Amino acid sequence: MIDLKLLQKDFDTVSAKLIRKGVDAELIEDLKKKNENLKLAKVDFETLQASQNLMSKEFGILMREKKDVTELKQKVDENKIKIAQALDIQRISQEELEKIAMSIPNMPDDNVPDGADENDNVEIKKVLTPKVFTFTPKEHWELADNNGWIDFERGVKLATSRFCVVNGMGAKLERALINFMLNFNAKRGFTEVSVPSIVNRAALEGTGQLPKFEDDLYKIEGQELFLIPTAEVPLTNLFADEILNPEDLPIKMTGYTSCFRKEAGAAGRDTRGMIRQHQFHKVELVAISTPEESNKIFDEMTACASDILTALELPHRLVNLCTGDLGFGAAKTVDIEVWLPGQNTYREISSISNTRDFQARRAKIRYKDGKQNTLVHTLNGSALAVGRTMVAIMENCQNEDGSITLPKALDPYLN
RNA sequence: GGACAGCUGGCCGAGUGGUCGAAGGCGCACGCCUGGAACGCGUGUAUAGGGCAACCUAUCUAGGGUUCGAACCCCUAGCUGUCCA
Repeated sequence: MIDLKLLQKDFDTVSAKLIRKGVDAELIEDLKKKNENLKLAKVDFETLQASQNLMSKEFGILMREKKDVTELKQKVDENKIKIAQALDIQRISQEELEKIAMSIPNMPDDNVPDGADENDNVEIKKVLTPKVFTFTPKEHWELADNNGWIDFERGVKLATSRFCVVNGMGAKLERALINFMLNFNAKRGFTEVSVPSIVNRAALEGTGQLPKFEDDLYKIEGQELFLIPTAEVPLTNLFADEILNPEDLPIKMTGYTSCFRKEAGAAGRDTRGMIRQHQFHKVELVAISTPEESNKIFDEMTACASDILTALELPHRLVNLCTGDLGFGAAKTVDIEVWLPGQNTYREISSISNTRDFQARRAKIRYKDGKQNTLVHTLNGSALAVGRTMVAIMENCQNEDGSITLPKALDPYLN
Protein backbone atom coordinates (compact mmCIF):
# COMPACT_ATOMS: atom_id res chain seq x y z
CA MET A 1 0.00 0.00 0.00
CA ILE A 2 1.22 3.48 -0.70
CA ASP A 3 1.98 5.83 2.18
CA LEU A 4 -1.20 7.77 2.89
CA LYS A 5 0.64 10.20 5.14
CA LEU A 6 2.99 11.01 2.31
CA LEU A 7 0.05 11.37 -0.04
CA GLN A 8 -1.44 13.88 2.35
CA LYS A 9 1.82 15.73 2.91
CA ASP A 10 3.16 15.82 -0.62
CA PHE A 11 0.23 15.13 -2.87
CA ASP A 12 1.77 16.47 -6.06
CA THR A 13 4.84 14.24 -5.94
CA VAL A 14 2.94 11.09 -5.04
CA SER A 15 0.26 11.71 -7.59
CA ALA A 16 2.83 12.45 -10.33
CA LYS A 17 4.54 9.12 -9.64
CA LEU A 18 1.30 7.20 -9.66
CA ILE A 19 0.21 8.87 -12.88
CA ARG A 20 3.49 7.70 -14.42
CA LYS A 21 2.42 4.19 -13.49
CA GLY A 22 -0.89 4.75 -15.22
CA VAL A 23 -3.16 5.37 -12.27
CA ASP A 24 -6.13 7.57 -13.04
CA ALA A 25 -5.59 11.07 -11.62
CA GLU A 26 -9.17 11.27 -10.40
CA LEU A 27 -8.73 8.07 -8.43
CA ILE A 28 -5.78 9.59 -6.61
CA GLU A 29 -7.81 12.70 -5.79
CA ASP A 30 -10.56 10.44 -4.55
CA LEU A 31 -8.14 8.52 -2.37
CA LYS A 32 -6.99 11.74 -0.76
CA LYS A 33 -10.56 12.81 -0.13
CA LYS A 34 -11.50 9.44 1.33
CA ASN A 35 -8.51 9.60 3.62
CA GLU A 36 -9.54 13.03 4.86
CA ASN A 37 -13.10 11.81 5.35
CA LEU A 38 -11.87 8.96 7.48
CA LYS A 39 -9.83 11.28 9.65
CA LEU A 40 -12.83 13.51 10.27
CA ALA A 41 -15.01 10.50 11.02
CA LYS A 42 -12.44 9.23 13.48
CA VAL A 43 -12.20 12.53 15.30
CA ASP A 44 -15.99 12.60 15.54
CA PHE A 45 -16.17 9.13 16.95
CA GLU A 46 -13.28 9.56 19.34
CA THR A 47 -14.65 12.78 20.78
CA LEU A 48 -17.96 11.12 21.50
CA GLN A 49 -16.29 8.03 22.88
CA ALA A 50 -14.10 10.12 25.17
CA SER A 51 -17.12 11.79 26.73
CA GLN A 52 -18.79 8.40 27.01
CA ASN A 53 -15.82 7.01 28.89
CA LEU A 54 -15.83 10.01 31.16
CA MET A 55 -19.50 9.61 31.94
CA SER A 56 -19.04 5.94 32.65
CA LYS A 57 -16.40 6.74 35.20
CA GLU A 58 -18.68 9.29 36.80
CA PHE A 59 -21.38 6.66 36.82
CA GLY A 60 -19.19 4.34 38.80
CA ILE A 61 -18.44 7.04 41.37
CA LEU A 62 -22.14 7.88 41.79
CA MET A 63 -22.98 4.22 42.22
CA ARG A 64 -20.39 3.81 44.91
CA GLU A 65 -21.72 6.87 46.74
CA LYS A 66 -25.23 5.51 46.24
CA LYS A 67 -26.38 8.67 44.51
CA ASP A 68 -29.06 9.06 41.89
CA VAL A 69 -27.95 8.10 38.37
CA THR A 70 -31.14 8.47 36.36
CA GLU A 71 -30.18 11.84 34.91
CA LEU A 72 -26.70 10.68 33.94
CA LYS A 73 -28.07 7.47 32.46
CA GLN A 74 -30.30 9.46 30.20
CA LYS A 75 -27.36 11.55 28.95
CA VAL A 76 -25.32 8.43 28.43
CA ASP A 77 -28.10 6.74 26.49
CA GLU A 78 -28.43 9.72 24.17
CA ASN A 79 -24.70 9.76 23.60
CA LYS A 80 -24.74 6.05 22.83
CA ILE A 81 -26.97 6.61 19.83
CA LYS A 82 -24.62 9.27 18.50
CA ILE A 83 -21.67 6.96 18.99
CA ALA A 84 -23.35 4.20 17.04
CA GLN A 85 -23.96 6.60 14.17
CA ALA A 86 -20.42 7.96 14.27
CA LEU A 87 -19.04 4.45 14.29
CA ASP A 88 -21.11 3.56 11.26
CA ILE A 89 -19.80 6.55 9.37
CA GLN A 90 -16.26 5.66 10.38
CA ARG A 91 -16.68 2.07 9.25
CA ILE A 92 -18.04 3.11 5.89
CA SER A 93 -15.24 5.65 5.43
CA GLN A 94 -12.71 3.00 6.33
CA GLU A 95 -14.12 0.53 3.84
CA GLU A 96 -14.28 3.10 1.10
CA LEU A 97 -10.68 4.13 1.72
CA GLU A 98 -9.37 0.59 1.86
CA LYS A 99 -11.15 -0.40 -1.30
CA ILE A 100 -9.22 2.21 -3.24
CA ALA A 101 -5.97 2.16 -1.28
CA MET A 102 -5.52 -1.60 -1.58
CA SER A 103 -6.01 -1.43 -5.35
CA ILE A 104 -3.52 1.32 -6.04
CA PRO A 105 -0.13 0.08 -7.23
CA ASN A 106 3.25 1.05 -5.89
CA MET A 107 5.03 4.22 -6.99
CA PRO A 108 7.81 3.56 -9.48
CA ASP A 109 11.34 4.64 -8.61
CA ASP A 110 12.58 7.76 -10.38
CA ASN A 111 15.05 5.78 -12.50
CA VAL A 112 12.34 3.52 -13.93
CA PRO A 113 11.93 4.39 -17.60
CA ASP A 114 8.58 5.67 -18.83
CA GLY A 115 6.72 3.39 -21.20
CA ALA A 116 3.51 1.66 -22.09
CA ASP A 117 4.46 -2.01 -22.33
CA GLU A 118 7.33 -4.46 -22.70
CA ASN A 119 8.45 -2.79 -25.92
CA ASP A 120 9.56 0.23 -23.90
CA ASN A 121 11.72 -1.76 -21.50
CA VAL A 122 15.37 -0.75 -21.52
CA GLU A 123 18.11 -3.32 -21.98
CA ILE A 124 20.83 -3.01 -19.36
CA LYS A 125 23.30 -5.55 -20.66
CA LYS A 126 23.72 -8.83 -22.49
CA VAL A 127 25.58 -11.73 -20.93
CA LEU A 128 27.14 -14.45 -23.14
CA THR A 129 26.73 -14.47 -26.91
CA PRO A 130 24.17 -16.79 -28.44
CA LYS A 131 25.74 -19.75 -30.19
CA VAL A 132 25.57 -19.82 -33.98
CA PHE A 133 23.96 -23.02 -35.14
CA THR A 134 25.01 -24.79 -38.37
CA PHE A 135 21.45 -26.06 -38.62
CA THR A 136 18.01 -24.63 -37.88
CA PRO A 137 17.54 -24.94 -34.13
CA LYS A 138 14.33 -26.65 -33.07
CA GLU A 139 11.79 -25.39 -30.58
CA HIS A 140 11.83 -27.01 -27.16
CA TRP A 141 8.57 -28.95 -27.49
CA GLU A 142 9.93 -30.78 -30.45
CA LEU A 143 13.15 -31.57 -28.62
CA ALA A 144 11.24 -32.56 -25.48
CA ASP A 145 9.13 -34.88 -27.55
CA ASN A 146 12.10 -36.36 -29.44
CA ASN A 147 13.89 -37.16 -26.21
CA GLY A 148 10.78 -38.41 -24.44
CA TRP A 149 11.22 -35.82 -21.71
CA ILE A 150 7.83 -34.15 -21.66
CA ASP A 151 4.37 -35.63 -22.18
CA PHE A 152 1.96 -32.82 -22.90
CA GLU A 153 -1.03 -35.04 -23.78
CA ARG A 154 -1.03 -36.96 -20.52
CA GLY A 155 -0.75 -33.72 -18.57
CA VAL A 156 -4.00 -32.65 -20.19
CA LYS A 157 -5.53 -36.05 -19.44
CA LEU A 158 -4.70 -35.79 -15.76
CA ALA A 159 -5.74 -32.18 -15.30
CA THR A 160 -6.47 -29.84 -18.18
CA SER A 161 -4.60 -27.81 -20.75
CA ARG A 162 -1.35 -26.14 -19.65
CA PHE A 163 -0.34 -29.12 -17.53
CA CYS A 164 2.39 -31.53 -18.49
CA VAL A 165 4.20 -34.63 -17.29
CA VAL A 166 7.99 -34.79 -17.20
CA ASN A 167 9.64 -38.18 -17.75
CA GLY A 168 12.95 -39.91 -17.21
CA MET A 169 15.98 -37.76 -17.92
CA GLY A 170 13.73 -34.70 -18.11
CA ALA A 171 12.47 -35.32 -14.59
CA LYS A 172 16.01 -35.89 -13.42
CA LEU A 173 17.11 -32.64 -15.02
CA GLU A 174 14.27 -30.82 -13.30
CA ARG A 175 15.33 -32.15 -9.92
CA ALA A 176 18.98 -31.41 -10.66
CA LEU A 177 18.18 -27.82 -11.55
CA ILE A 178 16.22 -27.28 -8.34
CA ASN A 179 19.09 -28.57 -6.24
CA PHE A 180 21.67 -26.70 -8.26
CA MET A 181 19.81 -23.42 -7.86
CA LEU A 182 19.10 -23.84 -4.14
CA ASN A 183 22.76 -24.61 -3.48
CA PHE A 184 23.88 -21.73 -5.65
CA ASN A 185 21.63 -19.31 -3.77
CA ALA A 186 22.71 -20.71 -0.42
CA LYS A 187 26.33 -19.96 -1.33
CA ARG A 188 25.28 -16.36 -1.92
CA GLY A 189 23.93 -16.15 1.61
CA PHE A 190 20.28 -17.04 1.06
CA THR A 191 19.01 -19.48 3.66
CA GLU A 192 16.87 -22.28 2.35
CA VAL A 193 13.29 -22.30 3.63
CA SER A 194 10.51 -24.77 2.87
CA VAL A 195 7.05 -23.22 3.10
CA PRO A 196 3.38 -24.14 2.61
CA SER A 197 1.97 -24.06 -0.93
CA ILE A 198 -1.40 -22.95 0.39
CA VAL A 199 -1.87 -19.58 2.05
CA ASN A 200 -4.74 -17.52 3.40
CA ARG A 201 -6.21 -14.26 2.20
CA ALA A 202 -4.21 -12.10 4.58
CA ALA A 203 -0.94 -13.39 3.17
CA LEU A 204 -1.98 -12.62 -0.39
CA GLU A 205 -3.15 -9.17 0.62
CA GLY A 206 0.18 -8.63 2.29
CA THR A 207 2.17 -9.17 -0.86
CA GLY A 208 -0.39 -7.50 -3.14
CA GLN A 209 -1.92 -10.37 -5.15
CA LEU A 210 -5.23 -9.62 -3.46
CA PRO A 211 -7.68 -7.98 -3.65
CA LYS A 212 -6.96 -7.09 -7.25
CA PHE A 213 -5.85 -10.31 -8.88
CA GLU A 214 -8.13 -12.97 -7.43
CA ASP A 215 -8.98 -14.19 -10.95
CA ASP A 216 -5.41 -15.43 -11.40
CA LEU A 217 -5.43 -17.54 -8.24
CA TYR A 218 -6.62 -21.06 -7.59
CA LYS A 219 -8.93 -20.96 -4.60
CA ILE A 220 -9.70 -23.91 -2.38
CA GLU A 221 -13.42 -24.50 -2.59
CA GLY A 222 -15.34 -23.44 0.47
CA GLN A 223 -12.32 -22.02 2.25
CA GLU A 224 -10.47 -18.74 2.25
CA LEU A 225 -7.34 -20.52 1.13
CA PHE A 226 -5.41 -20.27 -2.14
CA LEU A 227 -2.62 -22.10 -3.95
CA ILE A 228 0.42 -19.87 -4.07
CA PRO A 229 1.26 -18.19 -7.40
CA THR A 230 4.86 -17.76 -6.21
CA ALA A 231 6.94 -18.55 -3.12
CA GLU A 232 7.26 -14.81 -2.67
CA VAL A 233 3.89 -14.91 -0.87
CA PRO A 234 4.71 -17.34 1.95
CA LEU A 235 8.35 -16.28 2.24
CA THR A 236 7.59 -12.58 2.58
CA ASN A 237 4.62 -13.11 4.88
CA LEU A 238 6.73 -15.21 7.22
CA PHE A 239 7.39 -11.92 8.98
CA ALA A 240 3.96 -10.31 8.70
CA ASP A 241 2.86 -8.47 11.84
CA GLU A 242 6.34 -8.66 13.29
CA ILE A 243 8.81 -6.13 14.55
CA LEU A 244 12.27 -7.39 13.71
CA ASN A 245 15.56 -6.75 15.42
CA PRO A 246 17.88 -4.63 13.28
CA GLU A 247 20.72 -7.10 13.87
CA ASP A 248 18.64 -9.81 12.20
CA LEU A 249 18.53 -7.81 8.96
CA PRO A 250 18.90 -8.39 6.16
CA ILE A 251 16.97 -11.64 6.10
CA LYS A 252 17.85 -13.46 2.88
CA MET A 253 15.88 -16.55 1.96
CA THR A 254 15.58 -18.95 -0.90
CA GLY A 255 12.85 -21.49 -1.37
CA TYR A 256 11.64 -23.98 -3.90
CA THR A 257 7.91 -24.41 -4.47
CA SER A 258 5.42 -25.29 -7.12
CA CYS A 259 3.55 -22.22 -8.32
CA PHE A 260 -0.05 -22.17 -9.48
CA ARG A 261 -1.54 -19.62 -11.81
CA LYS A 262 -4.77 -19.53 -13.73
CA GLU A 263 -3.19 -17.38 -16.45
CA ALA A 264 -6.60 -15.82 -16.93
CA GLY A 265 -5.27 -12.95 -19.02
CA ALA A 266 -3.03 -15.09 -21.21
CA ALA A 267 -5.57 -16.93 -23.35
CA GLY A 268 -3.95 -18.00 -26.59
CA ARG A 269 -0.41 -17.06 -25.55
CA ASP A 270 2.30 -19.71 -25.44
CA THR A 271 -0.23 -22.47 -25.80
CA ARG A 272 2.46 -24.84 -26.98
CA GLY A 273 5.25 -26.15 -24.83
CA MET A 274 6.08 -25.55 -21.20
CA ILE A 275 6.66 -21.80 -21.24
CA ARG A 276 3.31 -21.01 -19.65
CA GLN A 277 1.91 -23.74 -17.41
CA HIS A 278 -0.73 -23.58 -14.70
CA GLN A 279 1.64 -25.38 -12.38
CA PHE A 280 5.37 -24.80 -12.55
CA HIS A 281 8.42 -25.09 -10.36
CA LYS A 282 10.34 -22.08 -9.24
CA VAL A 283 13.22 -21.34 -6.92
CA GLU A 284 12.66 -17.96 -5.36
CA LEU A 285 14.78 -15.38 -3.56
CA VAL A 286 13.19 -13.14 -0.95
CA ALA A 287 14.94 -10.52 1.15
CA ILE A 288 13.82 -8.31 4.00
CA SER A 289 16.10 -5.37 4.60
CA THR A 290 16.45 -1.89 5.99
CA PRO A 291 15.57 0.89 3.54
CA GLU A 292 19.24 1.89 3.36
CA GLU A 293 20.37 -1.55 2.21
CA SER A 294 17.66 -2.54 -0.23
CA ASN A 295 19.35 -1.23 -3.37
CA LYS A 296 22.49 -3.18 -2.57
CA ILE A 297 20.52 -6.35 -1.97
CA PHE A 298 18.58 -5.81 -5.15
CA ASP A 299 21.88 -5.84 -7.05
CA GLU A 300 22.98 -8.97 -5.22
CA MET A 301 19.79 -10.75 -6.18
CA THR A 302 20.02 -9.67 -9.80
CA ALA A 303 23.62 -10.84 -9.93
CA CYS A 304 22.67 -14.15 -8.33
CA ALA A 305 20.01 -14.94 -10.92
CA SER A 306 22.20 -13.83 -13.79
CA ASP A 307 25.15 -15.84 -12.50
CA ILE A 308 23.06 -19.01 -12.37
CA LEU A 309 22.39 -18.63 -16.07
CA THR A 310 26.04 -17.90 -16.73
CA ALA A 311 27.02 -21.02 -14.80
CA LEU A 312 24.61 -22.96 -16.99
CA GLU A 313 26.17 -21.33 -20.08
CA LEU A 314 22.88 -19.78 -21.09
CA PRO A 315 23.01 -16.43 -22.95
CA HIS A 316 20.70 -13.85 -21.42
CA ARG A 317 20.11 -10.18 -21.01
CA LEU A 318 19.03 -7.87 -18.22
CA VAL A 319 16.17 -5.52 -18.85
CA ASN A 320 14.96 -2.57 -16.80
CA LEU A 321 11.17 -2.69 -16.85
CA CYS A 322 9.35 0.48 -17.85
CA THR A 323 6.50 1.97 -15.84
CA GLY A 324 3.87 0.24 -17.98
CA ASP A 325 5.36 -3.23 -17.54
CA LEU A 326 6.09 -2.91 -13.83
CA GLY A 327 4.11 -5.24 -11.57
CA PHE A 328 1.54 -4.04 -9.05
CA GLY A 329 3.79 -4.02 -6.00
CA ALA A 330 7.13 -3.23 -7.56
CA ALA A 331 8.93 0.09 -7.33
CA LYS A 332 11.62 -1.26 -9.62
CA THR A 333 12.03 -4.49 -11.53
CA VAL A 334 14.80 -6.01 -13.57
CA ASP A 335 13.79 -8.90 -15.78
CA ILE A 336 16.29 -11.47 -16.90
CA GLU A 337 15.51 -12.85 -20.32
CA VAL A 338 17.15 -15.99 -21.55
CA TRP A 339 17.99 -16.56 -25.20
CA LEU A 340 15.82 -19.16 -26.91
CA PRO A 341 17.33 -20.04 -30.30
CA GLY A 342 14.30 -22.13 -31.29
CA GLN A 343 12.10 -19.08 -30.89
CA ASN A 344 14.92 -16.75 -31.97
CA THR A 345 14.16 -14.38 -29.12
CA TYR A 346 14.84 -13.57 -25.48
CA ARG A 347 12.18 -14.76 -23.01
CA GLU A 348 11.68 -13.86 -19.36
CA ILE A 349 13.16 -16.39 -16.97
CA SER A 350 13.47 -14.25 -13.86
CA SER A 351 12.04 -11.08 -12.47
CA ILE A 352 13.69 -9.28 -9.58
CA SER A 353 11.73 -6.60 -7.80
CA ASN A 354 12.21 -4.14 -5.00
CA THR A 355 8.82 -3.32 -3.52
CA ARG A 356 10.39 -0.90 -1.01
CA ASP A 357 7.91 -0.49 1.86
CA PHE A 358 4.82 -1.28 -0.23
CA GLN A 359 4.43 -4.87 0.94
CA ALA A 360 5.85 -4.10 4.37
CA ARG A 361 3.07 -1.60 4.97
CA ARG A 362 0.40 -4.09 3.92
CA ALA A 363 1.89 -7.01 5.82
CA LYS A 364 3.04 -4.84 8.76
CA ILE A 365 6.67 -5.91 8.69
CA ARG A 366 8.75 -3.48 10.70
CA TYR A 367 12.05 -3.32 12.52
CA LYS A 368 13.29 -1.45 15.57
CA ASP A 369 15.14 1.54 14.21
CA GLY A 370 16.61 2.79 17.44
CA LYS A 371 13.57 3.78 19.44
CA GLN A 372 11.01 3.75 16.69
CA ASN A 373 9.51 1.15 14.42
CA THR A 374 10.23 1.53 10.75
CA LEU A 375 8.84 -0.40 7.81
CA VAL A 376 11.33 -2.73 6.18
CA HIS A 377 11.92 -3.05 2.47
CA THR A 378 11.00 -6.34 0.83
CA LEU A 379 12.51 -7.77 -2.33
CA ASN A 380 11.78 -10.83 -4.36
CA GLY A 381 13.10 -12.50 -7.45
CA SER A 382 13.16 -15.81 -9.22
CA ALA A 383 16.41 -17.70 -9.31
CA LEU A 384 15.10 -19.24 -11.41
CA ALA A 385 11.92 -20.48 -13.04
CA VAL A 386 12.77 -24.17 -13.42
CA GLY A 387 10.55 -25.04 -16.39
CA ARG A 388 11.82 -22.15 -18.45
CA THR A 389 15.39 -23.04 -17.55
CA MET A 390 14.72 -26.51 -18.94
CA VAL A 391 13.34 -24.93 -22.08
CA ALA A 392 16.46 -22.77 -22.39
CA ILE A 393 18.77 -25.74 -21.87
CA MET A 394 16.95 -27.79 -24.47
CA GLU A 395 17.05 -25.08 -27.08
CA ASN A 396 20.57 -23.79 -26.43
CA CYS A 397 22.23 -27.14 -25.89
CA GLN A 398 20.63 -29.05 -28.76
CA ASN A 399 22.61 -30.96 -31.33
CA GLU A 400 21.73 -31.43 -34.96
CA ASP A 401 20.41 -34.94 -34.30
CA GLY A 402 17.99 -33.58 -31.69
CA SER A 403 19.98 -34.80 -28.70
CA ILE A 404 20.89 -32.45 -25.87
CA THR A 405 24.29 -31.95 -24.24
CA LEU A 406 23.61 -30.83 -20.68
CA PRO A 407 25.69 -28.03 -19.09
CA LYS A 408 28.73 -29.28 -17.18
CA ALA A 409 27.70 -27.39 -14.07
CA LEU A 410 24.93 -29.95 -13.60
CA ASP A 411 27.21 -32.99 -13.71
CA PRO A 412 27.39 -33.37 -9.91
CA TYR A 413 23.61 -33.31 -9.78
CA LEU A 414 22.93 -35.86 -12.50
CA ASN A 415 24.87 -38.84 -11.21
C1' G B 1 -15.54 -37.46 15.04
C1' G B 2 -16.58 -36.93 20.88
C1' A B 3 -15.19 -34.74 25.94
C1' C B 4 -12.58 -31.33 28.66
C1' A B 5 -8.86 -27.35 29.42
C1' G B 6 -6.58 -23.09 27.80
C1' C B 7 -5.30 -18.57 24.52
C1' U B 8 -3.14 -11.72 28.64
C1' G B 9 2.80 -7.28 26.71
C1' G B 10 9.57 -9.73 23.87
C1' C B 11 8.76 -14.17 27.29
C1' C B 12 6.66 -16.25 31.97
C1' G B 13 2.54 -15.10 34.80
C1' A B 14 -1.43 -12.41 38.10
C1' G B 15 -6.05 -10.51 37.27
C1' U B 16 -13.77 -13.11 37.57
C1' G B 17 -17.64 -6.07 36.23
C1' G B 18 -15.28 0.44 37.37
C1' U B 19 -9.25 4.00 39.29
C1' C B 20 -6.52 -2.35 34.65
C1' G B 21 -3.06 -0.84 28.96
C1' A B 22 -3.04 -4.32 32.68
C1' A B 23 0.54 -6.52 39.45
C1' G B 24 4.95 -9.43 39.84
C1' G B 25 9.02 -11.82 37.55
C1' C B 26 12.45 -12.72 33.50
C1' G B 27 14.71 -10.41 29.51
C1' C B 28 16.37 -5.81 27.38
C1' A B 29 18.22 -0.47 27.59
C1' C B 30 20.33 3.45 30.36
C1' G B 31 22.43 5.30 34.99
C1' C B 32 24.87 4.43 39.86
C1' C B 33 28.27 1.03 42.15
C1' U B 34 33.46 -1.51 40.27
C1' G B 35 40.32 -1.12 38.33
C1' G B 36 36.97 -4.03 34.97
C1' A B 37 32.94 -7.37 35.41
C1' A B 38 29.19 -10.26 38.19
C1' C B 39 25.99 -9.08 42.29
C1' G B 40 23.17 -5.06 44.06
C1' C B 41 20.39 -0.43 43.53
C1' G B 42 17.59 3.16 40.52
C1' U B 43 14.99 4.51 36.01
C1' G B 44 12.77 3.10 31.65
C1' U B 45 10.76 -0.71 28.37
C1' A B 46 3.69 -2.88 23.66
C1' U B 47 1.23 -1.43 19.02
C1' A B 48 -1.63 1.72 15.91
C1' G B 49 -4.21 6.25 15.03
C1' G B 50 -5.29 11.51 16.14
C1' G B 51 -3.08 19.30 14.48
C1' C B 52 1.27 12.94 17.69
C1' A B 53 3.08 18.71 23.60
C1' A B 54 0.46 17.63 28.03
C1' C B 55 -3.54 14.60 26.20
C1' C B 56 -7.38 11.62 23.62
C1' U B 57 -9.01 6.88 21.01
C1' A B 58 -8.46 1.71 20.01
C1' U B 59 -6.19 -3.07 21.07
C1' C B 60 -5.73 -8.69 26.85
C1' U B 61 -6.69 -14.75 19.78
C1' A B 62 -10.79 -12.86 16.24
C1' G B 63 -15.94 -11.47 15.49
C1' G B 64 -20.70 -10.64 17.71
C1' G B 65 -23.78 -9.86 22.35
C1' U B 66 -25.20 -8.27 27.62
C1' U B 67 -23.99 -3.61 30.51
C1' C B 68 -23.71 3.30 31.95
C1' G B 69 -19.00 0.45 32.05
C1' A B 70 -15.97 -6.05 29.82
C1' A B 71 -9.24 -8.88 29.97
C1' C B 72 -13.22 -10.50 33.41
C1' C B 73 -20.18 -12.51 31.87
C1' C B 74 -22.78 -14.89 27.24
C1' C B 75 -22.52 -16.72 21.95
C1' U B 76 -19.70 -18.02 17.48
C1' A B 77 -15.08 -19.00 15.01
C1' G B 78 -9.84 -20.07 15.04
C1' C B 79 -5.69 -22.04 17.36
C1' U B 80 -3.10 -24.95 21.23
C1' G B 81 -3.03 -28.89 24.78
C1' U B 82 -4.99 -33.39 27.24
C1' C B 83 -8.12 -37.56 27.15
C1' C B 84 -11.65 -40.82 24.42
C1' A B 85 -12.99 -42.86 19.63
